[in-house]
Amino acid sequence: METSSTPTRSRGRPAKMAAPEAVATALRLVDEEGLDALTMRRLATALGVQVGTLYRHFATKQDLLTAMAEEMLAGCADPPPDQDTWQEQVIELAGRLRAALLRRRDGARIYAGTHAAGPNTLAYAEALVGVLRGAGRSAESAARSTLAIVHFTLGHTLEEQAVGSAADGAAGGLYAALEPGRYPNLAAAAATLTSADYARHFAHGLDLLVRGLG
Amino acid sequence: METSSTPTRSRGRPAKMAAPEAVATALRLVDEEGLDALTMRRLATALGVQVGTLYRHFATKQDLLTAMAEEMLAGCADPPPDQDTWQEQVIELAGRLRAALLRRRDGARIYAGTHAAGPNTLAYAEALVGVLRGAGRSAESAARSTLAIVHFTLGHTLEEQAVGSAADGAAGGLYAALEPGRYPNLAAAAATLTSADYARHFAHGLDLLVRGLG
DNA sequence: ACCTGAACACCGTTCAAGT
DNA sequence: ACCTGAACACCGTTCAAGT
Repeated sequence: METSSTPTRSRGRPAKMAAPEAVATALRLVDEEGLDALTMRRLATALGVQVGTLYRHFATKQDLLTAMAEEMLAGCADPPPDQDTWQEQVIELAGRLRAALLRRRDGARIYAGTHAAGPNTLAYAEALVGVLRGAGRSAESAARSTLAIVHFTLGHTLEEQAVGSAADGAAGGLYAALEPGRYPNLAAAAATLTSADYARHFAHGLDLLVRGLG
Repeated sequence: METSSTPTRSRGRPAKMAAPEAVATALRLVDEEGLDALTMRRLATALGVQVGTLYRHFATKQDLLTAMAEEMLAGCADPPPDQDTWQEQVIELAGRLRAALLRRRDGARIYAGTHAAGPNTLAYAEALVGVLRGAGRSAESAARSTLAIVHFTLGHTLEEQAVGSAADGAAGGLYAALEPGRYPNLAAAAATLTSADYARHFAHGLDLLVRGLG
């Protein structure tokens, strides 16, 4: 996975294209047109290169997406959270992950569709496990809780970005189904369920997890 | 969205293809070959029909996927959970959602990529909100907690199915990064983080959420 | 060593024309 | 009313050949 071996001091033709530049350009294309519009051909055109050239740097499109996912987490782990309590530090780190995914269009979809295991991802997991172990939990408990926090954050952000971009009438579908007397609980909850106040939704879920840890 | 209007008592040619049958066949194809192998052309071939015919029943491939997502949740809401405590009922319902997504190959990816708002999805949300309201929570709190539970379940199951199918060396990547003295917390947590005991991971996250609600 | 050019085997979607 | 046949405008990936 990841990029191919770094070609330091090549003797032949000077490289026309560099992998980090390709990743940055790919992320820019996604920001502008969305993930579905990112194709190897369009990326090649944006880089002023032939399609086949991309395959010297990324064996597959999936590898390109993995490099993009890894890049999105740059700076997520440092500076280390310096809040007074471990609870606040967990909330800080989870918030950074959400922010990193939200920063780019379709960021959560990119991250969920890959298995980044580069230095940014590892440093982030290291920090989160570290905060929990520092709070006195066993390595096993810290590991499981890290997974729970990351999975909640990913699921939440996936939904947040999907609704934000598509506007495909999911809320409309909900309201449409509520005319009769069916779904009384959904009727009572509809205002909250369809509200766009994702920051509060996120804070609520995180609060549940952190209190559960308490 | 969803399927087109039901053609009851059509006067012209008898229909060669029915939407529910198409959804069932599409889910079977995904089970056999994976979501990436599901194309409109292959589905048409499996149904003994031309590609264009599919577009009388589903305006886009996305609509087909939405119908598949909705179908996957059939039976998820009933029978109503009958455990003694609301905590156990929440765990039961979350477990049913996970099981429904796991039942089909790439089920979580299908569900996460769509916005199903059909009767199965609505009945499931109705049940979960109902259990929380029955536990004495406000409609708003019940709504937010439902979102947290569903998003955690989706994020968890997405990861569970992705690792299960691809085996692309995410665990290998983790272990590979641990040789030096870097990532000491990951080194301590690695055995748990890379374990395939997803049922326990899921139970742990759910326990945090439920205790947070307590 | 690195890139070009061209091909292979596909896609989702549309639509005139048939029955 | 419903389906066929054929096309349009693309895809990801591979690989000989050029420089």
